[in-house]
Amino acid sequence: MFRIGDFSTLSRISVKALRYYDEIGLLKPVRVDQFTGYRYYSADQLPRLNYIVALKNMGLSLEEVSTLVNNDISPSQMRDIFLLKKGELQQRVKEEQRRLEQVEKVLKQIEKEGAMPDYQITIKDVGPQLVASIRDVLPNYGDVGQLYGEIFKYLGKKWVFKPAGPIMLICHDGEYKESDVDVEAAVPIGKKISSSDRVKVYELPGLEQAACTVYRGPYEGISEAYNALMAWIESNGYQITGPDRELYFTDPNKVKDPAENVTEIQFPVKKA
Amino acid sequence: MFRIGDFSTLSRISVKALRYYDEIGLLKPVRVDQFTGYRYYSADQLPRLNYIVALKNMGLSLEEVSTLVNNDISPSQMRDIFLLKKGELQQRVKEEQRRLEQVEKVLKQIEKEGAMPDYQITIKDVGPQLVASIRDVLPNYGDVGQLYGEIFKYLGKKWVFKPAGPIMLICHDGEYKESDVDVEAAVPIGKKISSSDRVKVYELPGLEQAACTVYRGPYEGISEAYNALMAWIESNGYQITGPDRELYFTDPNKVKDPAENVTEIQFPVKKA
DNA sequence: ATAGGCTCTCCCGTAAGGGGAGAGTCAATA
DNA sequence: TATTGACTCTCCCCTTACGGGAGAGCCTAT
Repeated sequence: MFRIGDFSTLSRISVKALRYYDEIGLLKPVRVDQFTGYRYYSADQLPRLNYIVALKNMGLSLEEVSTLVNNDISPSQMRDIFLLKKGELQQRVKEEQRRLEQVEKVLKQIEKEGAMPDYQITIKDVGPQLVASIRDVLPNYGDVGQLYGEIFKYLGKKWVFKPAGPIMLICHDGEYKESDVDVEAAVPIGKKISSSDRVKVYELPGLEQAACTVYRGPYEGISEAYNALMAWIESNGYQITGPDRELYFTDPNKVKDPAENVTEIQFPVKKA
Repeated sequence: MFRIGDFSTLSRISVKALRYYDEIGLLKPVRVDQFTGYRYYSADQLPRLNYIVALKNMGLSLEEVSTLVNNDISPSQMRDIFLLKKGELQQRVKEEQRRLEQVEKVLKQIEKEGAMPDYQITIKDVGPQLVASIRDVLPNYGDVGQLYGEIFKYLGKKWVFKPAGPIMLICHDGEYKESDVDVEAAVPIGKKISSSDRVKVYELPGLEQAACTVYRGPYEGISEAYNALMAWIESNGYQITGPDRELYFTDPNKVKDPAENVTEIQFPVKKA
């Protein structure tokens, strides 16, 4: 029978940790004095503690360790837990490596240019989104407003009155065009409704990597943002992998000064 | 000027996070209504927020992000911060990979044997420790007690009365011997004192990887633990890289029942 | 008897917010 | 104009796995 301090030096686990393990029921002392509250441990408990520490060092949370240690658990359940953990760890390794790469890139940038890159342009992960959309070929960009009008009219008939996010425009033209543009107006919605001949309701797939920039100003000047974004994509070794999207954060009909308009451009990309 | 909710959808940062960034001074809204407390953000703040998010995604803490974003910082200071971060990240990647390996090993074990390995034996990292020691060749193991007597006598003369940890025995024989054993008795101490002819005071180096097991019982039966440990080391693909150590957690002179003795054996190892 | 070392419980703190309560605000509608 | 519904505010507690410290009690050796 050891007092907690001795058991601590013996196991190289801090007294605080031992008390905590007691508290959460992970390792109860073999005896607790009824009057003084002193914890007494036995050497028999060392293997269990070793087991606990080993599991912890594999990255399991104490809760997971508890289920493994406390409940009698079948080997197949064990396997499941460890398989899950394996997946998590692989994810984490990838994540950390990605971060490391980014940091290294920034370091190189600093060495070369003596400053940070500006973060007007970022790579984001855009989630999927349920939308109601109309795709059409229009004589010019000014006509897209009508498409939104049609969509909102349809949504109104379906008792949906507010979009679930900023309205989007998907530009299906591979190259820049001024006229006869193939565009898709899409309005995010919260719950599934039926499609019509004209309005399609579906889940717009997410973009794993999207090069994004936010443009503020009147719509006429947006090509400037496009140019900057395209240049960035090329010079950073990315490739465009699909149609780009514009997100309108401000409603052009409501904002007083067109210079206040806020638009985001997203290009799906991958590293070349 | 956007209210917090709009700015949140616009930046894809949660309202809670935005309020938190306000609280810690990372991103203050451009205006806070004096009467209602409503926060108002401007689109101008998006690049700054993007920058913040980008740094965060590289694994920097918000405190680090703050120093990078708030204070005007020189490129060389930046470089230092990122270099530090790079080191940390490399460390973390290694750490996670090690865990992943361990989990994979356990999984294999479960597939093959249908059960967990028992954790009587573990790999630990033992830190360095300042010790006072005597190394000598003794006719047999029973005589080591005298060495400790000598050490404690010397320590007493230097006004050191309590060891800073469990006393150790380092077995310098490469192989197992019963007689004429080359051993070193070592007593951990807390502060540096001078050596004598007989007693050497020095920092015993740590062991990066030590295969350890705890043996309970009378000293005569310890070879059983040795056998188990050696077998484990071999069958797990490790190699012994130096002299092993025994740590006596219980004082043989004080414990009533010799079956209560607790000894740990540590073998420095590396993966073959 | 006392001193010094252990141990106890309780409370606060960590990083980066998430969840929710209760109260106040804003904008559009009936 | 009144109301409704959506939005926002602050405040408080919760998360992990303990660490630090306060104040009080306990154990043992001199």
